[in-house]
Amino acid sequence: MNIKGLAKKLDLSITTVSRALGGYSDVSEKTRERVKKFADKYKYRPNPYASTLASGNTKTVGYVLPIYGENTSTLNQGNFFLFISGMSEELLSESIQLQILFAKSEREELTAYEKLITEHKIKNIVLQNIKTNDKRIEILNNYNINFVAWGKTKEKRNYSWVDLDNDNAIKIIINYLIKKNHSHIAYINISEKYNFANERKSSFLKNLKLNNIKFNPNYYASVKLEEPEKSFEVIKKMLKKNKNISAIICSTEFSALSAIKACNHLNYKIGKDISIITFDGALVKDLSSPPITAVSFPVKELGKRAINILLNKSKSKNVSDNYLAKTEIIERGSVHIVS
Amino acid sequence: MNIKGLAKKLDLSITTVSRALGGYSDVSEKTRERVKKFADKYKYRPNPYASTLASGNTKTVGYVLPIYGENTSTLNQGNFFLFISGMSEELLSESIQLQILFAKSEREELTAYEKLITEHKIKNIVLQNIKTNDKRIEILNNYNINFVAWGKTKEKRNYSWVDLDNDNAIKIIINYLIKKNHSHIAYINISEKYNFANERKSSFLKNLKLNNIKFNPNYYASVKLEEPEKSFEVIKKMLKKNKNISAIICSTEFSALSAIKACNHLNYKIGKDISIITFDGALVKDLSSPPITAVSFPVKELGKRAINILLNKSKSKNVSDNYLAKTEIIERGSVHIVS
DNA sequence: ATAATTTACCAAAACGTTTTGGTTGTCAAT
DNA sequence: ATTGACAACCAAAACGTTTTGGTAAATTAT
Repeated sequence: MNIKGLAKKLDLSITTVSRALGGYSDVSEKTRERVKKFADKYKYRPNPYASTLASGNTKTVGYVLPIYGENTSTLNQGNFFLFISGMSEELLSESIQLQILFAKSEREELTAYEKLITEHKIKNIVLQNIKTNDKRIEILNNYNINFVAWGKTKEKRNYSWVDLDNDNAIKIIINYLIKKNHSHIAYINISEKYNFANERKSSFLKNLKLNNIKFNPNYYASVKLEEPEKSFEVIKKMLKKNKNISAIICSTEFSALSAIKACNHLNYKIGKDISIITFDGALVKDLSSPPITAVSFPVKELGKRAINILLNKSKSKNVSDNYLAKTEIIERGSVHIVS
Repeated sequence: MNIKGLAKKLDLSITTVSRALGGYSDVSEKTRERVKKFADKYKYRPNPYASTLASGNTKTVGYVLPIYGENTSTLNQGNFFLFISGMSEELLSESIQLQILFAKSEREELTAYEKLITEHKIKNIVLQNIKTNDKRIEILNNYNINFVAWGKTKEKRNYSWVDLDNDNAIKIIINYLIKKNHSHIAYINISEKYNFANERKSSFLKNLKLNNIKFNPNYYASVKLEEPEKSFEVIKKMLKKNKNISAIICSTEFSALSAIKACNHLNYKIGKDISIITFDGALVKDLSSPPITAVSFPVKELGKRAINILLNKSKSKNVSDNYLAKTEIIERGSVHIVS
């Protein structure tokens, strides 16, 4: 059933049917109701290809998924999945499609965006893994594309984003540890080219200072997002060399699990001899033993808000909205009190 | 740049340009080359909406992602991610899009497929999580949709699929365990409504018999795919009640990790007092401690092959192709020899 | 030399919408 | 009575392709 057939059934013009369903005011409420009824009855679904061709508006949100090497999958899959499922909740209700592109390298990622835009006429994009100085933001702004990013750049630029309040998260963690008398606190981060990692490092340094703890560079390490399997060795080495470390903060679940493994190897009892605290996720929540105390990380909500903001923006322009997610400690017993 | 502009530049008709790029034989090789050159020069990209509208062929593969509850994410995300990245490799080279739909329940999943088909005119679909008697296969066959499934139904039907050789995998595992003198072998499966779980159970029973081991129902449990967090309690209870169990086979990484946790709780040393063996994945490979011996599970390759078969089918119909992935043991030390 | 076939091209129709630029009829204001 | 505004509709153009059904020129067969 197409619009022509529907118009014939209704004894109306194609125009009127289209405008009735489009919600235009030059159709009487009476006929609008009648049209809707018939559309429902005959299961009329506008052909999206015809409609985008005619109007120029895609009902599609583009999402580029970085698949760098074999191992990124391990690292990002949990967050990715939650984020995407958060997005889906909002998209479902508006019956908008999610178009996924893949990128195997950073360079490919940039061309993927250009492809999305030029080739496929997509006008709504969700960005992920924002770098401290992310080129994509300029590109998308130049193309005049409607987008929202999960993550902020270092310099504040004028665009929409959703993000965890990383600064506050670190503050909460450090205050929590200090309350339990920790002062030799290690941090296992991701490479700082990703701005969330950069933010966390800054906040780590800042909050140590605020508590009059001198930063020890040996207590800090960053692992490449692309080589997560290295974190185990890094942590083990760090713990061996620095016997004073009483707590390890981890930026990712992966490093938290690596930290568990390292502690097991060195025969440190987690929650007794040493503490581990991390950003939350399914793995440390359900699977790790012992379960790891974490700050909450509402990834799904971030995905939801991202789409929310994106769609609002595409309706009424000029709104550059943000969402900064709050966080809190979820105690699971992996942090001990230093005596 | 659109086809009209390109045709003008070339001083050719729109038709000829279209047919030149479409590879039709009623265009001389000379002009075809010239057209291609110009298309490249002016970065002409056919508008996909116009082209599908005119031809009726979507350059899009549909994929429905089941997001049942909060926890499925944990369970399936690894395989999902690898599968999707395998698909992407093939799709990238053909510059075909992947359209993802979400389903929050089984019922929604069915309507999602109908949506994909009726609303969006998608003619290529990849199916996942095949049930023993999967309704979707009939539906898609009725709609005359080109599809390929990851997994087989119980009754052999005429459709394309890719799958792991589950029967052989279980055979390999059991023979491997028996060679190490295990005879009290437990199996933690997924609910048998998924046919891969069903196949594995059958094969488990069959191979016990072949080795003259009597099946003990207390040694077998199946956990709902939707409630993976229950596996820990199930395994712990089973081990407590059945002190003779010397080896646990797990159908999923999640249950393998739960088994580790259960063994830790009961103070069984894995690889010494008790053995765990599972189907491989990133978690048990890189993150579990100890790492778990597994049968290989080439999920990425399955994704690749799925798209391969799908696209071949859409070109030259009638080919109902399959791919059955071989597997082998990857020793990591979690299986001990019973003395 | 003529007819038949093949080669290489093209104009116009079609795909199913949205949007533009109307028209007609009704009602209120002058 | 005439004008203006408004409400409710519609025909036709447009979106950018592909496909259909040609034609003219070149080649081959008779």
